[in-house]
Amino acid sequence: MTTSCLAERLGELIDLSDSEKAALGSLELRERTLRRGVVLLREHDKAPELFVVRRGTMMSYVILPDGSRQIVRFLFRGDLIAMAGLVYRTAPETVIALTECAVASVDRAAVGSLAVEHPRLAALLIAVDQIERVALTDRLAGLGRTSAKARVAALLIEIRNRLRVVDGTGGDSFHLGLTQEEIGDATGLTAVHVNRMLRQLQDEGLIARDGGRMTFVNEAALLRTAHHTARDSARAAGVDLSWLPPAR
Amino acid sequence: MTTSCLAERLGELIDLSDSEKAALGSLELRERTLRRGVVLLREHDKAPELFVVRRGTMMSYVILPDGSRQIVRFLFRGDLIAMAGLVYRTAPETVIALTECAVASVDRAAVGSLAVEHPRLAALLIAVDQIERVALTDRLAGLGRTSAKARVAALLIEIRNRLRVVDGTGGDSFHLGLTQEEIGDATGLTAVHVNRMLRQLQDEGLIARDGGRMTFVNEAALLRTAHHTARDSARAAGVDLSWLPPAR
DNA sequence: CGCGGACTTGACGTCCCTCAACGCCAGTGG
DNA sequence: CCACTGGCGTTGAGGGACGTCAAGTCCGCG
Repeated sequence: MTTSCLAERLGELIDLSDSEKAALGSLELRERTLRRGVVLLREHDKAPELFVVRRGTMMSYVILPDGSRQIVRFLFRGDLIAMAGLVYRTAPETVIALTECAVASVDRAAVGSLAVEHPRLAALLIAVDQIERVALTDRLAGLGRTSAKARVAALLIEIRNRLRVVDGTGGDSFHLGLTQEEIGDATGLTAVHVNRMLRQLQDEGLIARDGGRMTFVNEAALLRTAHHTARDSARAAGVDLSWLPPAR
Repeated sequence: MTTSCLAERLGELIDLSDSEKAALGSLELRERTLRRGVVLLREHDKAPELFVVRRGTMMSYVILPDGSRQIVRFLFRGDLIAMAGLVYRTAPETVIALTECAVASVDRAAVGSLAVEHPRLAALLIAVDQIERVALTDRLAGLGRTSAKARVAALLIEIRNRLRVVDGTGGDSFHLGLTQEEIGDATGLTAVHVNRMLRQLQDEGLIARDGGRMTFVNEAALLRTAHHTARDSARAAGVDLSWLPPAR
């Protein structure tokens, strides 16, 4: 691995200086590999550690008092895990591996020094937070105001788009590593209803399924039923980082 | 106003140095006052400005393709508005005044220089983002997995708690400056059903209503029906900011 | 006095949940 | 080799929570 995952992620937004790359690289400490299903961090754990995803996909969720689960976020290469651990003494979410994964731990104090040594990177972290906040906002609107079918379609699209960035696979076919129950817990539905919605999307010719494999047959229609709004990320024209201070 | 709103907000987390207070104060530029209902920023606006709320309460929302509205966030004194404007060239949300308000605009480039001059403040901004992310997460779980009654109760509690911090009023009675339609748009319900839930909470003796005035009659029961989980904020024991770099 | 906006309440419809049964498949142990 | 098990997916029937539609009240305001 020539550059660190964080450098790779932030490098999608701007060109990093060599010393910035080095600083990000030295943030990532001990690597740890996880098998599918392993819990990296449990809700209410004391003094949670921070991590970066190096390989594989993970998810985070909360459990409500009645035992139901809400999946909050899916995590891919370069994502920071448990940044809330910077602030709270106790983890707000459980984080678990969906596939074979590798994560690197990040030292809290190192984030502080990073802000001193590389102010531009601190500013970039703020920017990344904003991007994620907007994504959370979109999911909030989906849960509050869209139909079951739209939510399922939106989830499929989101996962596909993120996998595409990570894998670099351009195809419309991908391996959705989620059970229908997990899809339900992410979209606020029951597994049974998720099944019906998938079947409906399939019967309408928007998607095709084969085992764990998922194919977008009519992507335009799928985007429409998901009420998808493209938010150009990365180097796209929609992003403006001209306010960043100079690199160090 | 002796200190700036931002300094006040961040000062709830740690003691700021004089030069930090001064730096935050100089971030806040032209003040602007807004009457109830005035739109400060509209979704899809180009090159949105950044603001801080100085006085009053505001909200932000998005409109979905079918015309329905999802209220994303309520904003109070010291909250940063449209931080997403740091990244995106076009505003992701509409921001509107719920009461008479005053806001101060913030220069994008000044945020960049702040990171250079006062790394600890940049790190604090990251911390504040995390606190808000966790709050958004809680709302997400509420929308996905709780009943209408729980959602309405949770909203009442959230608003009361935030007003309490701002007003310093310790009472259990407060002015909820929202129509039932707005409550519905925040909780993913219709105005009609919000009305029924409020009536039910009232009939069960959890709340009392008088005009726009709202009183918590049985707060413990209200917290329970909202599935409320206290996340100690501010200087509470639940927060750990020992990793911050030294002040400047 | 008329008007519009917010609140209230009832009747009815629908979307999604609940419960239940069944099939498929991968283990796993005999 | 087969029986047994548990997890996941699939489908149907029925019910409940919430939405829709409609009517009426109250209140502030021109």
